[in-house]
Amino acid sequence: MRITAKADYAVRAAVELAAVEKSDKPVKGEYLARLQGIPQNFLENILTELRRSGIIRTRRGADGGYQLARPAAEITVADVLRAVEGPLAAVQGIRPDELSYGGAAERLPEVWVALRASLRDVLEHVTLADIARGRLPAVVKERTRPKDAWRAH
Amino acid sequence: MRITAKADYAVRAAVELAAVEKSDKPVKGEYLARLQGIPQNFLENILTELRRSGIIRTRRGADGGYQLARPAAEITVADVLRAVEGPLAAVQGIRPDELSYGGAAERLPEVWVALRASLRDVLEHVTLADIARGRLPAVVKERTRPKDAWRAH
DNA sequence: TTCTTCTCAACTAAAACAGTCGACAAGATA
DNA sequence: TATCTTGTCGACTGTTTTAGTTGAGAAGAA
Repeated sequence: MRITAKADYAVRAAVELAAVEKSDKPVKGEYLARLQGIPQNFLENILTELRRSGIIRTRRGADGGYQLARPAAEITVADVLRAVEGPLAAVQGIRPDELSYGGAAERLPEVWVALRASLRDVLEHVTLADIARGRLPAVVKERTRPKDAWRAH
Repeated sequence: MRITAKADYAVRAAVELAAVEKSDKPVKGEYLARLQGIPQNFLENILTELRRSGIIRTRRGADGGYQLARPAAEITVADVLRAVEGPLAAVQGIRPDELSYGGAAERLPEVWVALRASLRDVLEHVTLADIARGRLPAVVKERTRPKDAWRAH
């Protein structure tokens, strides 16, 4: 259940792009990397994957750089994560909807499917614009309200 | 966002133990491994970790084997996962409550905390007894009801 | 043409994953 | 006590994933 450096970097870079959405000028890789403290080469690899998934647009040459391909309010965190990591949840690399167990564990896949649904509940409802603007949706507020949510687990 | 073979095996074995809870006779590693189709040596390593975490009890010698240390209805899937994998959610190995970002991503940690809370919502409410008996709690039913929950993502 | 910036494939070191193996410890039984 | 059974523990191994780096090249702008 870990979020990799790559996934984390992808979201952070995308959020920075969301923050300058209106400016319409592409942002350079070097600047993005510096803003979030991410190794530049690694970040550019990641950004290329985001482009291939249609999340960002790029331009080369002087005045080149990266920008979002769609409005930041229409790109969710789930979109970004899927672009760089594939399916949100998998058991040994298999999607939870296509596995089956015998014996007493027969109903276990339902638990994994519920788990994935829980992830989607959050990740598909938070947009890049939400994070950049600092206005997080209700689904996040509700879940972070219990002070317990902030204690170690 | 993947569930490893180890985590999956741990839960499946624990559920099998829950299924024979009343019999009070320890179950042999070899039998457990055969029931769920898990490599025996690997499984016994995992079961030893579960014992060290106080989730199961073991006995050696003829008539030895494994059994739950507490009632199955009091052991959640989260307990088992934490025993073999550590914290439920982490970003680059760091717990979401103790990370901080600069720039536009400043509010991102809240999203990760909400994500973890979502996982806990499911995993801390499903017990081994629930799965073994085939009576899953409301939190699972609600989330698996939308037919959409079962489609690939 | 030259300067800038993204692109792409290849490469690498280290860690995590998914096991296997063998010697040993501890109970049960004869 | 000897022996059989079964769990315990540490070390070992092969593969995949993670987290990058590097370098040659393509595409624009000036």
